[in-house]
Amino acid sequence: MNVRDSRRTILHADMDAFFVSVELRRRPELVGQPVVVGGTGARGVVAAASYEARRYGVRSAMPSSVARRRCPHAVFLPGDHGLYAKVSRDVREIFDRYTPIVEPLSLDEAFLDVTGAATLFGDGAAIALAIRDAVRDELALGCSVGVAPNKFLAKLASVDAKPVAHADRIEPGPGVVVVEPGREQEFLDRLAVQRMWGVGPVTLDKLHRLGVTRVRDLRQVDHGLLAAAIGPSQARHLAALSRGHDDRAVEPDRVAKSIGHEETFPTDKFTDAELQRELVRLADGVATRLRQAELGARTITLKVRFAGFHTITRSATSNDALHLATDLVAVAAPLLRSVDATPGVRLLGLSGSNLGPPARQLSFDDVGDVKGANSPRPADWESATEAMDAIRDRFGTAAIGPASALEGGRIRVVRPGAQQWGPDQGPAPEDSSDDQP
DNA sequence: TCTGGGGTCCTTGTGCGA
DNA sequence: TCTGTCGCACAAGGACCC
Repeated sequence: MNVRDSRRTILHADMDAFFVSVELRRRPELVGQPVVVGGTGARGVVAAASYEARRYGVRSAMPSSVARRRCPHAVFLPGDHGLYAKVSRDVREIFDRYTPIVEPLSLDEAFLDVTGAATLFGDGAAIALAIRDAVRDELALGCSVGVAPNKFLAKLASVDAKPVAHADRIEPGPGVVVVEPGREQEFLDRLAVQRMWGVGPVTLDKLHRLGVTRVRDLRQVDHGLLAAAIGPSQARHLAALSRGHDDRAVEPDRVAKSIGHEETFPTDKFTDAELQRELVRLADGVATRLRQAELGARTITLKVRFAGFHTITRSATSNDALHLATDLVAVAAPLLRSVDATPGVRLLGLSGSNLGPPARQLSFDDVGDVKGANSPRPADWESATEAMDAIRDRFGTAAIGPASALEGGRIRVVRPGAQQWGPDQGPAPEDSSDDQP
């Protein structure tokens, strides 16, 4: 333990089966039943499962088709990202009562640094209990909290605080687990090494080859051997964590380093024309978000996943920070043309990184190979885009979009989270109807 | 069983200028 | 003039997280 760690009190608050619990608030008749939230199509995945569904081996990130086989009597719900985001803000409002130093990790979990809150609200355990009670009483949701001297240990503790689904019963969790300063090693040593943040299937396999199965083994393994197996950087990182050392601060104002969209198609696409049309849609969505964040992206990365799941990325860097869909397409279209789509493409993604203040639009010459001779000049695109943003502000995302995103008389636009857990079963009517006037 | 979407971070290889 | 090398930026891929 280092001195800095022992002086801090960090909470990791993690909502229990968050998406399912939010759904149960409006569908109370489903309480106590196996409920699964996630993608409903053939290529969907599970976003969250109730503890009753977990008894049958249903887990998040599992293909929905597998979940249906394991628990055919479960109620499958499509998921409502907008609602979860709203409830997440309500949860955040409760966190903010106890400390201004809150770092959200996702919609359903956050780190809180409550080191300076002790005189007002009591020690870490007292604040954890107060938060848990407030979330339950005010929002009718379950929340588990880990309390420790650093982020790594707090996160591990919150897992121990959660309920556990066994095949024959659901074991309630303690709700709050505290790792007292000075007892970090005792807490860590008993844990399986895959519980550590940063140890996934690949790293786990490498560690197993070294005979490392528990955190205690990791602490004792020869550092040279560890570095040879998993690389010097990761070896240093894991060795420090295995001793309970983690100096990372809770960062309330983390800024995004990239903004992107990707979409798995209900069926594979084989033609350049189809893919170019999808690219325009994605670029429209990414550019809209960049403008909302008042950012531009210098590096544009195209991601292509083929039918066999092999995935490639292709990127290009511009001198300017781009924020117009036409400019993103101008950079990405040549990248896409260099890809052979004949094996079939199941996913297309586009993201912008190297973010900074938005710069001028590309010059006419910059994008000359993409736009036709009769294309509008860049200044016209800028004003057309401003008009489009204004229309969307007033009438909704799907009120207007690129002409090439028209399909069957409806505009198909990209909306963050709208297809978070895989493509829908069939055509999605809400794409064009739910937020148009 | 057949694998989403949003990200971050790291490693490796390469090209280029000093 | 040629060659080696160092640092840097960039490109691509991989692993991981929720």
